[in-house]
Amino acid sequence: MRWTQSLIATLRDAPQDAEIDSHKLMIRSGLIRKLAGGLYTFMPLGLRVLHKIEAIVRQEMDAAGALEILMPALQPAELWERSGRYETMGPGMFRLKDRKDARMVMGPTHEEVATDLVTKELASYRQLPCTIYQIQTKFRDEIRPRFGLMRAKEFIMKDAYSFDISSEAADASYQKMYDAYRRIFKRCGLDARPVEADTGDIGGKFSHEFMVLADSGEDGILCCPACGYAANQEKAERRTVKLEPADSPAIEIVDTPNAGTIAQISAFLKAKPKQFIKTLIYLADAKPIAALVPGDRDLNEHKLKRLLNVRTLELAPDETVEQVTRAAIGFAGPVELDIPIYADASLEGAVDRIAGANQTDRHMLHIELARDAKVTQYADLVNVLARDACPHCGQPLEMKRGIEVGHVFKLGTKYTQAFQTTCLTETGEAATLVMGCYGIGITRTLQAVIEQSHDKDGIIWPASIAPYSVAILLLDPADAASSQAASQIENALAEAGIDAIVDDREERPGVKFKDADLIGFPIRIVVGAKSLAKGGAEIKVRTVKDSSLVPVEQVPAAVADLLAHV
RNA sequence: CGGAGCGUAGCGCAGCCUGGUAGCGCGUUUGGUUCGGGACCAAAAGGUCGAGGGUUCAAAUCCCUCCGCUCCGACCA
Repeated sequence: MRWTQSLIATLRDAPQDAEIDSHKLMIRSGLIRKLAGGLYTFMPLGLRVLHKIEAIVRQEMDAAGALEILMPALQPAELWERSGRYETMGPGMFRLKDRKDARMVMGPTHEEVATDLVTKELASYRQLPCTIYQIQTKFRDEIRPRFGLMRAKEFIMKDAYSFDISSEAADASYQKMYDAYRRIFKRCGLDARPVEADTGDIGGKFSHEFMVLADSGEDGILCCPACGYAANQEKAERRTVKLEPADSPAIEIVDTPNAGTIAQISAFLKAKPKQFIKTLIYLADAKPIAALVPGDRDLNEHKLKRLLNVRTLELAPDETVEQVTRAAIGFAGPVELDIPIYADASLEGAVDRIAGANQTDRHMLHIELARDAKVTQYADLVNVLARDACPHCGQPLEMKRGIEVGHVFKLGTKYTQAFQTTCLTETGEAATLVMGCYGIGITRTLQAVIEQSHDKDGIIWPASIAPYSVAILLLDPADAASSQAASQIENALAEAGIDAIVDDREERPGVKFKDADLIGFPIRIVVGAKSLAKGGAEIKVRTVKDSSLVPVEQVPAAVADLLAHV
């Protein structure tokens, strides 16, 4: 391929709306162009990378026994009503009507369509296990698209769905996908580690996310250096230590004018934040409940939502809080509160604590939770932080940031029950199928590779997914001998199955070097009058400083050798 | 939706406070000199100053409304 024929436009400056390195580099190197917020066009170079990632995914999926299909992106709303997600997905789903006024959705994911398909197609245990997958564009009306391809309104996902006759068989299917995912990310040159995760709206009992460690990642990950435990902060369990029994003096109510936040009150009362009981009022399926956490801790809404098993959970609006507590915002407390109260496990047996008095500008001292409040249930409700004890081995945890590139779920029968997906067993009984679902954000993976693999000069592509494995810089395009040598190398590489691009632009060498580094081709071959005079072409690996001079006819062999090692 | 900020040439920016001919760098086109790590000279093209309304003799600049984009939070591959 000739550079002058391939619509490559590199930029010296990044657009001001690009924030993180990978996003800037994708724009600068001309991989993608923005159409609107969260919507991007893949330019020829970017598309080549995308195709290479997809090829790896297909190989590994096929090797794991999954069958590729292609489902419609446009789907009838009725399917989503059957699973109950038409409601729970909320405004995150693009909804529209056709000309007959039938309600449709643009598929954000395909559990419903896949389950419907299998319900109709499979009848016997002999056809199981069955795992289907597709690579397709998904649509999500993200609240806030960001960081280029990281969170887009339209993105490409590989989604797979497994169906099994039993829970044990489903576990085996899950394990197969889990293993395939490890291989896929490894082949893409990514260091992606599996961590325990929250299942969220997809549902199910168990899941792992594949996380790429990066400071720009949107998720917090707790890792135990001692035993290897790793979990998303949404999911990470807290190990709580039982409190020693102690007596608490009688409750005392004190004036705390205008001190509605923990920071203000702790300064005012000269007490540590951990002595406070933070009382948060939530609407769980529109009904008010209270959640109690220590003053120095943040509530984890995912944990609360899982505990309550509700469809919606949101912080109550100010009016509701004032109505429930009969006081201004900031003075809520657990004593004489007439709504269900859920308290963090670390508060079980808490004595001599401080909380709002449910009276404006007043707090209560010496609260003994068991004595003074009606706690409905104690449970793990707070975010785990760095230096907390590992739930498995008790050693201090570390906190890292990660980009979620894949997610595997054990769904159980959530969807197959709703769709009455059954097969006949060996004994002739109808059994509800056990399901798993598995996603890889293809476009996000592409960007995650860049985020994890770049330097000050540009992208450093792993050879497996580079837009071209080799860039041949033709420094003297007007010189017949140079031009001929470049073509000779290009053709020989093509015969060896190695893709290369020839920079045949009438540009000064410096420009070509800069662009080659920016785009990040794994191997660079320089051909010019000067190199030919010295006896051949110069071969250089992107990450290595020095180059080596190789006679033109020996270049393909040398390149093949290098590619095997980068 | 809550909080913060930004919209001026393809990209990066100045001009706005204090109203008066729309500018700079990069990129693009043409000609020339250069030519191994983003060259130089000369000429040129390229603008509804996000949109609408208002104030004014006069608005990129002041006022109002709307739209778009980005960042922090809730959503997620």
